[in-house]
Amino acid sequence: MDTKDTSYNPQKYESEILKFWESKPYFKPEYKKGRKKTFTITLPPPNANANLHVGHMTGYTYQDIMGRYHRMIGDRVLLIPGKDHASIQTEVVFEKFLEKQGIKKRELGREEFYKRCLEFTINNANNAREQEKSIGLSADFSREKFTLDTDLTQTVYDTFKEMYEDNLIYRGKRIINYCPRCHTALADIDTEYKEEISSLYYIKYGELVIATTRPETVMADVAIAVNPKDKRYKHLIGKTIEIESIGGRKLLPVVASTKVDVKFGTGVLKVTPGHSKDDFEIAMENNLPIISIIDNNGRMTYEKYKGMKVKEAREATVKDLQALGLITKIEEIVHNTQICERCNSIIEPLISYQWFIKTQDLARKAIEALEQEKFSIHPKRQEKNYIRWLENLEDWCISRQLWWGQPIPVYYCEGKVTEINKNGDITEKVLGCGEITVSTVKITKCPKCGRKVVQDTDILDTWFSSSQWPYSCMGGIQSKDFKEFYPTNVMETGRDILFFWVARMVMMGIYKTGKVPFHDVYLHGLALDREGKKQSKSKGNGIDPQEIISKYGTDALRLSLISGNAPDQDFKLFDEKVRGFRNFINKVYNSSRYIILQIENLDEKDKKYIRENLKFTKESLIKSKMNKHIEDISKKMKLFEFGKAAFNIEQFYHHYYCDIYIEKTKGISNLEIKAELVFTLYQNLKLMHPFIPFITELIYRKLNGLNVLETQEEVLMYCEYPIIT
RNA sequence: GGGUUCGUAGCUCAGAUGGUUAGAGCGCAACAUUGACAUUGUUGAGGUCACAGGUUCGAGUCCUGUCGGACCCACCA
Repeated sequence: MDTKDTSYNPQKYESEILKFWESKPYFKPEYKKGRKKTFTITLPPPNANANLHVGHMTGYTYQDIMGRYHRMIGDRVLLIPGKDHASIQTEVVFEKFLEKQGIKKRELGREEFYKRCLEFTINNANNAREQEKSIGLSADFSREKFTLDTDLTQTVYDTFKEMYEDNLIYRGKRIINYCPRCHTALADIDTEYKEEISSLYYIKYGELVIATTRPETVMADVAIAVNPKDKRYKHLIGKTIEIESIGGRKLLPVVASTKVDVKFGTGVLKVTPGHSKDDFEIAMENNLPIISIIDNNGRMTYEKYKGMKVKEAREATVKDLQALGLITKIEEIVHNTQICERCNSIIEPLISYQWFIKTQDLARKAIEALEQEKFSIHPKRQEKNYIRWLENLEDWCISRQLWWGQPIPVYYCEGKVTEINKNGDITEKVLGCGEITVSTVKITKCPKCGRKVVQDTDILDTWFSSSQWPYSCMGGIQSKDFKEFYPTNVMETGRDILFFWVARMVMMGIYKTGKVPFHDVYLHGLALDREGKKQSKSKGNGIDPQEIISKYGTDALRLSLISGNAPDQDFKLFDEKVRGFRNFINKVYNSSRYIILQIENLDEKDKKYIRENLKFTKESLIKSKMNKHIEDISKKMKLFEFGKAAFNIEQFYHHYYCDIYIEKTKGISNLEIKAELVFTLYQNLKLMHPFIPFITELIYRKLNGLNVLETQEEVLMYCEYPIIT
């Protein structure tokens, strides 16, 4: 720090301070010997497919605030960073990246695609790491993990095998959400709904009329369903009706189901279990057959429409139905179409063989854990959402027909084949002796008959790996770190991934370790733009954190992301706001500079006096206010009220410490008051350090260099947190 | 359909457990400042606390309803 500079220039100091922090293992829990209590956060690993955005920086700032605070109160702090391969997300991003160069994924082939995608992610991971460091994140980068690291995959495979042996993982033929563009099955949570105007066709079914938006699936109907309370059709329940349609005459049973909405269309539903989720369930309840007429490419398999895309087939069938005189009305309706969360393609519900996790028991335990207060969620109101989601959870489909990720550790004796015959029946046969082997290490021969085996071509849902992050990132449950640092203290993450991630980590953590992986969950809100809109790449309203850092400095950005914000509450981020905080940082610099100028030229004797008299004066103008402030901030730190703490810190420092206290001391010029100025500045620096580490570190080092502090610590984050005196 | 959340000065937001003239920052106006800081200080203008009822001696704060914005979950044949 150069006291000749009349204003603070973050550019001048930040990178040097970062280097200084990295010059010694300050961020490692081993740095301080003799500390007992651990404080651990396994940091949410960002997807290694793009630069970090403001959302990541928000999380890192909260995590770093906690980390620095806990070092100051004497804990052994470990923040474990990582990078996520993010299976489907990265695969889609990388596919687009390739397409820009005119390369198609399928032409490249699986192996080459994987190889290039790995390079791509490693590259992105390196960038992301530098960005994490730039925000001042005090994580132990020597422990950084990538979710495709060998030992991490090993943990994931061990869990898979264990769950398979416990009958919690099974291979099942079920209806799943299929994305015809990504060519993969998706879990419910991987899909979204989009409002769309579509045609509702009224079609004669014998004596009845049904309404459907999907006339192309009439050939796959196996029944007619009505609501049991609907008087209009009650008499038909249990009977069979004869219809004439595409494909000729057909007999369809009429079944009752409460899923049928009396008010929709005619109140009569065609049951197509091969291509509709609800219908599939109706079919299960009523023991109906299942017919499939659309394949994995979203193309028809039914005789005369074979090879057509769904949309074309819709037009063709409507024409044919009209020719038969069966369409009585066409209506425009607004309805929500299920789309792929990643590529926005329309989801096709299809029957196929996939791997599932039985979630009922896991979910129940995850609910109990919260009810028994084994952990808590901040803010508390999110606990209700967590419970409701788990209560309604269906089995979790964990297989994906993708290339980028962890292959499923399952081997089929001499391979397997899936067939759809002309009746639309899907069958799957394992060849050879029929043995299916789950193995955590690669095998080539069937353990039962010695024939060669073929590994499942699917990969695991990325969240199956992510949900195990709290222990997998430590090197698994046998590792030294696991024994020392698990369960962790806090899981700090965006409010939007409570279900995707947090709930699943609780389930998997309890299953694998018998413990909830963390004590507290802190959910931060999303950064919105000035108009209150969510930032997104497609809208182009994203704010680049690196730009803010170079314009206003990291401390100003950190305060902008935290100050005044409540958990789970979205907040607006815009230029003037950051500028205001930049001004505050400058205020911190200049007020400190003022105090330093008072003492800089003192002789050794006077400096010694200050060093030995770091306390309030007898008639202190600030003692009670300062003590009250320390108490207030300490309390808020413990209660996870970081936004309020940051706000109060700024208010107090600026409008009391500077505007009132320092001004009042200007008339006094004895050594006693100089000692108090240094003392109270030091206290304030410590309170502020978790939030604005750079400027506080800079001033701390200057004071320390002047030999007016009694500390031996090289860095502020190991100085003892202020207490009331 | 179920749920959550927000609506306080032009803008961004504070306003535990209901209690005197409703606060801060930015912006605006005026003034000041050669002695830490114009990335500053002081002062000022600016608010029917969305609306309507209710509980209370007393409501921005609690209850009910209405309007408006955001979000989540479920359904959408």
